[in-house]
Amino acid sequence: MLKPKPREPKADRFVPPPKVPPPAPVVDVGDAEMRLAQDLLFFAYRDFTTVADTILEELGLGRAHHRALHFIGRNPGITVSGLLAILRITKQSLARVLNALVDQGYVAQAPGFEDRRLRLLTLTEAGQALERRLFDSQREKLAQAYRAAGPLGVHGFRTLMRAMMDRGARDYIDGTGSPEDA
Amino acid sequence: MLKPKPREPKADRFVPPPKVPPPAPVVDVGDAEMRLAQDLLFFAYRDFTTVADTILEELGLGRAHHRALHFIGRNPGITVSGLLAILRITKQSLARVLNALVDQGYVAQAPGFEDRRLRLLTLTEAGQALERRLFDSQREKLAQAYRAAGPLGVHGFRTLMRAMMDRGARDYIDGTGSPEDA
DNA sequence: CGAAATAGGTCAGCAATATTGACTGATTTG
DNA sequence: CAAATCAGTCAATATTGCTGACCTATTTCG
Repeated sequence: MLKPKPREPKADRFVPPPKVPPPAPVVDVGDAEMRLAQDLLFFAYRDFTTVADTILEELGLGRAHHRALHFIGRNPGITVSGLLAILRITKQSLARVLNALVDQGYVAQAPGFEDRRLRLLTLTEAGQALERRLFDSQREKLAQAYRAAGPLGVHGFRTLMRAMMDRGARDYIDGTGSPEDA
Repeated sequence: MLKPKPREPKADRFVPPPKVPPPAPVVDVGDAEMRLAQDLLFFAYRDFTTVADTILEELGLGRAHHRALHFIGRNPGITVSGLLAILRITKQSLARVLNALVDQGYVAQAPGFEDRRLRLLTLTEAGQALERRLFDSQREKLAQAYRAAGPLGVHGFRTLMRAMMDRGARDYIDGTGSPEDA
């Protein structure tokens, strides 16, 4: 990143707005639609994730913890590498979150059966309860969105979202791939 | 947050997995479908946002800068408060990002016409070019997803996403509300 | 068997992005 | 003129991410 070199005095940083009006002249047909999709994705993600924040804050947890809980809940017995691949973060970032969840009794670890190097992660009953509570907070919003879209709409939603993901994640969603490749 | 009190030695933290099999016994019908939606949202957002990262890194910018560029580009003349309401971050967080963008010549500010307290934000030509470049990197992924879903699918996607957003954001999307209330 | 590869944990240090609270200045509004 | 509003800023802090290095336990392979 750039060093925080001291900026010039306020007045000097005032640049007049561009002469050309912002609506760009040469634009493809589908452009506006795609910009809209960006907006939709941003706002839906923003507002969907925020509803669980109250609960998380109560417990001194963050969204990173929620994500881990969610994916362990969805994949009982998932390995650390599997979780790393899904979350796309580093071992160290996950370690903090995972250690907190283990310490607080939400996540249990057990060595793998065949390969004893593996740590198979599962939710404890407390973990399941918490995940459930977090999910319930998002539930109504989701259910109502499903109703608004109808079965056909939901199908379209799924197709579009699937197509936006990387191949590995798509396979994971479909149940034909392992978390490690998501 | 909890203090990072030293954890017990490794062996003691190994808790046996819960007796009850993780697939919960009492679950509503639509539950699985809704869990899936969570996954879809996560992966689509993850993979859609990541494609622009290479360009951003080249320039020493982050995703926060991208978001600001996007929404200024979409709303030429937006005020600082408007941007704050959309991004749902604090003035200080935005200030860093915005100052960087102004310093580097991507964003221009001009005082409001009627109310001269306002700073109307627009993209400079360099800013428009950069935003365009970032958008283009996401374009193919998006176009292909639109094709995969078809017009009906896109419609369902939109309906569902809209329904997931807060009222203010929905109005903003529809063009019937101001950014300030998004 | 022994070497290499793999899964995982940990340490130290750092960077980006967010937070709160308090304060200032310019401008508009009542 | 006083109060409210929009914006900028400072100081301090938290969360979440990163890199690189190094360690242990275990499996795999020549």
